[in-house]
Amino acid sequence: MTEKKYYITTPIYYVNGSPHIGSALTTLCCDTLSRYHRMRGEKTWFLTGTDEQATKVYEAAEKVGKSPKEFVDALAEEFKSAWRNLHIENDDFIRTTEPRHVRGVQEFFSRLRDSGDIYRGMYEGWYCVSDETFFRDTDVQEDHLCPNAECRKPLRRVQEENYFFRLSAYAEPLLRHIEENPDFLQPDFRRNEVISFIQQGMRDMSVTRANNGWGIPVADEPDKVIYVWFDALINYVTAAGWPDDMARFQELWPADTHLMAKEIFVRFHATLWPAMLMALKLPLPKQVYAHGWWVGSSGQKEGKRTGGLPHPSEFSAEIAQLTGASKDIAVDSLRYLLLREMQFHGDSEFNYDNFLRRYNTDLANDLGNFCNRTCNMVGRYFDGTTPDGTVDPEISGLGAEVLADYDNALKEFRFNGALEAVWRLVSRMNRYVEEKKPWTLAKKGEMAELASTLRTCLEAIRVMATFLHPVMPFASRSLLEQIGADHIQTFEWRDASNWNLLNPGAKLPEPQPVFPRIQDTKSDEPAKGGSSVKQEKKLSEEIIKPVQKEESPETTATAESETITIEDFMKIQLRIADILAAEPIPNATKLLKLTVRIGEETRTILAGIAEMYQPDELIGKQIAVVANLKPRKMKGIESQGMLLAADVEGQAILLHPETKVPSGSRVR
RNA sequence: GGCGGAGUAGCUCAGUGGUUAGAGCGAACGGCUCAUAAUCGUUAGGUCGUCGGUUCAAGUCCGACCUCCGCUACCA
Repeated sequence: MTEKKYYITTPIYYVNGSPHIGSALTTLCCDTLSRYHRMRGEKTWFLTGTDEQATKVYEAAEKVGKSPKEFVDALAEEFKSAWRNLHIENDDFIRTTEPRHVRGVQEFFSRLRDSGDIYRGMYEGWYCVSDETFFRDTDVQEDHLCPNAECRKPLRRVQEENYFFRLSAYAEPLLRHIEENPDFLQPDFRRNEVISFIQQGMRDMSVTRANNGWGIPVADEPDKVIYVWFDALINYVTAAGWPDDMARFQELWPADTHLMAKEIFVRFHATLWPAMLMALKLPLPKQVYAHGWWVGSSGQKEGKRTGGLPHPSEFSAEIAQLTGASKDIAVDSLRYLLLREMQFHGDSEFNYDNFLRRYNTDLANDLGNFCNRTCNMVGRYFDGTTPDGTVDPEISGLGAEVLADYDNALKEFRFNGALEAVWRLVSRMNRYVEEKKPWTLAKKGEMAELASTLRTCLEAIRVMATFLHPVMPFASRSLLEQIGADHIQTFEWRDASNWNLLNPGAKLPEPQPVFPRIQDTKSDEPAKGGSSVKQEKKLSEEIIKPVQKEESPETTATAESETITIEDFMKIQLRIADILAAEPIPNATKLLKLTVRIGEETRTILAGIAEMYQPDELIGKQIAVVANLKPRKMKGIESQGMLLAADVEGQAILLHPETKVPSGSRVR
């Protein structure tokens, strides 16, 4: 029992299609950490799974004409195979439809109901089916659409008796725990967000819903199902054996790391979940860690979070195609690129070209080519057998520094920092070869020096492979094969500080590039070798769809060179209007509500100019408006026209007549 | 509205109050030949968001402002 164990989890993923790059990132980070800890001799347990009890599942299954069970079975399989394809090696995969979970959730619920932490109450208000969330009257506008900006679906008015979890009672204990355990919530700035969230007051939470045929029923009240988030979080303990296999549970719990993306940190993993555990008097997880998102290239601010990002399987397939590398090498390369390019704690911009460039520079040119040139020289000067000799102490010394930096970086989940450290060794080794000039040593017949030099290079490749194994489990094996180190069966962290592991005389295979280069795409030979060039261009445009170009005034003018007739233009009734009143619109940052007079007529016009103009300064001004535009409702108010303004980098500049003119004057 | 973060080279980012502000990539030039148009070297390129203050000394500390971002609220 004194054996150190490391229990790490991803969130369970909502089954709505194959995994996108975000869930792949979380899972990849966990996999890398899990492999790293295992290499260090710890007993690791890496859990992931699927969240299958949401009401939405029922509706989605209906839509495709499947039973919910068939539907989730298929999707769970899709997740499992996607993870296999990403070289993810999880120890357990929990589905919330499994008996071990369902039973555990019901037990969890019953115990809290017995203890009074879950109590009966009447709920009346608005409910969003899609988000499975209740909203207070004050949260809802008169349009009765979901306040969640990314949802905006119609709400249902519901009145039902529900159970509530006494979340409010745990605000103080939670704050105390957070304060006493600074490492509990990470990173720091997100912990602070949690603290202010709790301090603003946490309300008790409705944790049941009416049973509509899907979800985990309350044990003795089958007309109610348990709220999907309440159910989902419990997977971390049911997968560990709670409540039936307490021996196993004692061994695994508390989890060492819950890792997840930032959007489910504050409200769920950093508050609700610990409160639930406190209520049940179970130990809290040691660490809850949130990472940022991959976001599309700039210009894409709202809406689509993952819309423009490639699916991991597509991207690795493209790498394989561009390089000619095997699928396994391509997948490992993607793993490297994702972890190297990511700023773990914040958001990172996903830039396709940067990814490809880094593949070439880091993997093909620096690491791959170093391995290849070393093996070629061993082939040429030592007939392809591992030479004996003394490893240069300067190089092994650098290896020790890299090891320390790597360990420190991973402690803080800075994957990019760990990899950067490894590449210090990689570039040192390329320089080392240049300094030692093995080809000159060979000509001069200085074979002892030559042997030591190449042995140093070979050991360095082995150490690099060890460092890289958590990130590139397959490619690290390929590196070992290249240097004829097949006798090393398993990767162990202690081998990273041992610089004398290769067997002299061991035979190397014929050298093969481990990371084939992406052919130069910049050479402008459109006819020749065009396939890869075209291929890459196509990828940039198709995989990263939202290439939202900022349209400058000139490009707009020239791009829209299509002409219209005078009749077309005359269809638009442009008129001069007097602004009678202007006021801001609640809950809107850009919109102003203008009351204008066009001749004898008074109208309401909404305009997105609040960031540029104060209401006061507009009153009395004359503006040009489109008078015969179809009315449109925004924020529950009908806008009866559109004003004209110059668009300067997204900012509206109003047009005014040069001198005062009669209201309603035609503009042409 | 409140709290927090960020703004440094063409790009991505480092930078404990202390010489001429750094790295990688990209660019230009040169060397080498073991290697995957590879690699090694050199060079160019920055009024460190703006203004003011503290200090012998400010990218770094303080204040104000601008821009972007995150969390959160209020809002019939």
